[in-house]
Amino acid sequence: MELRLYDTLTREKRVFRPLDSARVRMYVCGPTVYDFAHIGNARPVIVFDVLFRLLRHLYGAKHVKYVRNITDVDDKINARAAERGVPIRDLTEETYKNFKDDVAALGCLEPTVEPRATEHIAEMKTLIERLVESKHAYVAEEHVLFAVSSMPDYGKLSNRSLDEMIAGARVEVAPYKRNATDFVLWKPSKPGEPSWPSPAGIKAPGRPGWHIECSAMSWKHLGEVFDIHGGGIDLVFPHHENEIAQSRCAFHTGAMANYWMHNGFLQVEGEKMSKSVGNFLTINDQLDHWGGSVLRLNMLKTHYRQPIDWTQTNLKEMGRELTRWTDLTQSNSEDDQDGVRTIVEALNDDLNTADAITQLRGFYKSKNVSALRVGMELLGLSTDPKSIQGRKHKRMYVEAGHISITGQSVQLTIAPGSIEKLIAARNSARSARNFSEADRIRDELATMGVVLKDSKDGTTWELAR
RNA sequence: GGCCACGUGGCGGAGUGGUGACGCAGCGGACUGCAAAUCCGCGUACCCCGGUUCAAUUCCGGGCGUGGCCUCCA
Repeated sequence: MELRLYDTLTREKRVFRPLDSARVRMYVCGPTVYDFAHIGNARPVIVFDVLFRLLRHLYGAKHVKYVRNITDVDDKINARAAERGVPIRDLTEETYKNFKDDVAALGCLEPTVEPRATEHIAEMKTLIERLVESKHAYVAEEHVLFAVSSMPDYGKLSNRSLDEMIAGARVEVAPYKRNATDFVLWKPSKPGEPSWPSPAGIKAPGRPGWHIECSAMSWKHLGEVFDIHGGGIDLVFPHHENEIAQSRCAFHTGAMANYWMHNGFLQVEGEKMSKSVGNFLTINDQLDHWGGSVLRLNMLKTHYRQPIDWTQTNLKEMGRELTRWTDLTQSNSEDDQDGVRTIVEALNDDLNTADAITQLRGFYKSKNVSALRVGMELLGLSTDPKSIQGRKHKRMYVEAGHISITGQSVQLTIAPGSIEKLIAARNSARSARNFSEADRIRDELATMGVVLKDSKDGTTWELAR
C-alpha cells in the first residue's frame, strides 16, 4: 500500500505524492521557548518524528527535509523573563536546551533544520513588504495588518466563513482594524520589549506578529510551496489559517502545503490539563517517572488524530509491555525485513501507529526477535531494557557478572555472589523438602528486590520491576 | 451562541455495509512443593432514536455526552 495521509484541508485521506520525490519537505510548528514543554507538546513532536522516520524509509534519509521551528520572540517569553528578572536570551536559550534534552529522551531524531524566529526577521519583513505592496496588508497606527477580505477563500482550512467569524467574535476589536478578523503581521514594541526596525515605512521599532514567522521560516527552508505542514489541532485556527493567507498571498500560489496534518488533544486522567487543576505534566517531570520509550509507546498506542487520555494506569501497562519486548530483543537473531515491511504497511495508512503496535505484539508472541527489533526501531522505540525506568527510579542490571545501577547511586545491600549462595541454600532446602526455610530465603531475597524464577534448568533471578 | 472532532467489551484501543483485531485485567488449564515468570484456552462490545439497505457498530438525519477552536494554547 502507498502512503496515505489525512489532509485537514480536504478532509480526506489521500495518497501522498511529494512535489519532488528527491526532496520531501515537511514543516512542523515547534515550541515557544518560555517554560518546560508539557506532555501535550510531546505529542506532535513524537507523531511527526514517526512520520519523519517513515518518510526517510520510503524516500531515503537524504531526501527528506524536516523543519521544526523555535519560537523565541513572543509576549509570554517577555513576560516570563521580566517575572524572573533574566535577559530574554537567557530564558529562551535555557528553555530550548531543556526542550532539546526532553525530545532526545523521547527518542526523536533531530529535525533537519531547527530555525529560530529571531534569526528570520529579515524574511518576515520581506513578506510583510510584499503583502503591503499587493494590498493584502495595510499599515495602521504603526501596526501592519493582514486584510482578510483581500483573500476570497480565507477560512477554508478551519471551514469557517468570514461572516461566521465576525458574528462569533467575542473579543473587542482593535479600532485600527478595518475588519474584525484582520490579524497582526507587525506591531510596535514597548520600551524594554525586543524590537527591530520596522517594515512598510513605519518609523517606530517593532516586532513580528505570531503567524508571520512560520510563513517566513518555511519559505526560507522549504520554499514557497512544500509537502506537509503539521501541528496540534488547536493551531488550525487561527495560526495555520493565517499562515496560509500570508504565504499564498505573498507568493500568489494556490496552496502553502499540500497536506495539512493535525494531531488530536490530550487529557490527563480524564481531565483537561491545566495549571489550575494541578494536573499539569511536563515532559521533564514524566521522564523522572518513566523512560522516554515508555512515554513514546504510550503516545503512539493511540492514533494521532484521536483524543488521548494520559493516565498512570496506561503508563504502567506500557512499561510492562515494553519490558517484555526489550527483554526478548536481547536474544540473538537473524536479520528479518518482514518486520520493517509489516510496520511500514501499518504506518502507510495515515500513520496507524496503533496497528503498528499490534503488529509488534504479533512479533513478540511468535518470538520473531528480529522483526520485533527492527519494528521497534522504525517506531523509534529503544530496545535497551534500561530505557524503561524513569530517572528517579533506580534499577540494577546484571551485566557480565557485574551489577550496574542506573539513576542515582543506591546502597547495595547484597552482592551477586551472595545471591547465588542464598539460591544454593534455598535449593538444598527444597531438595530436603524443607519448604518453610526455602520460602524464608525467597522472601529474604524479595525484600532486597531480587525475584527468583524456578525452571527445570535451575533457578535464575532478576531484580523486581 | 457559531464551527469542528470524538463516543467500541471491566479498562485501553484498531477496524469494517454481512466470518467478534490486538493488549491489560479476569477466569480455566499446563508447569511448580507453593509461588513468580512463561505457555495454552476462554470474551458475541460498538451512546440513544429514526432513516437508507436483503443486511449498520460501520452510511444519512436528529438527540445526548465528552473534548477542541472561536482570546497569539500541541
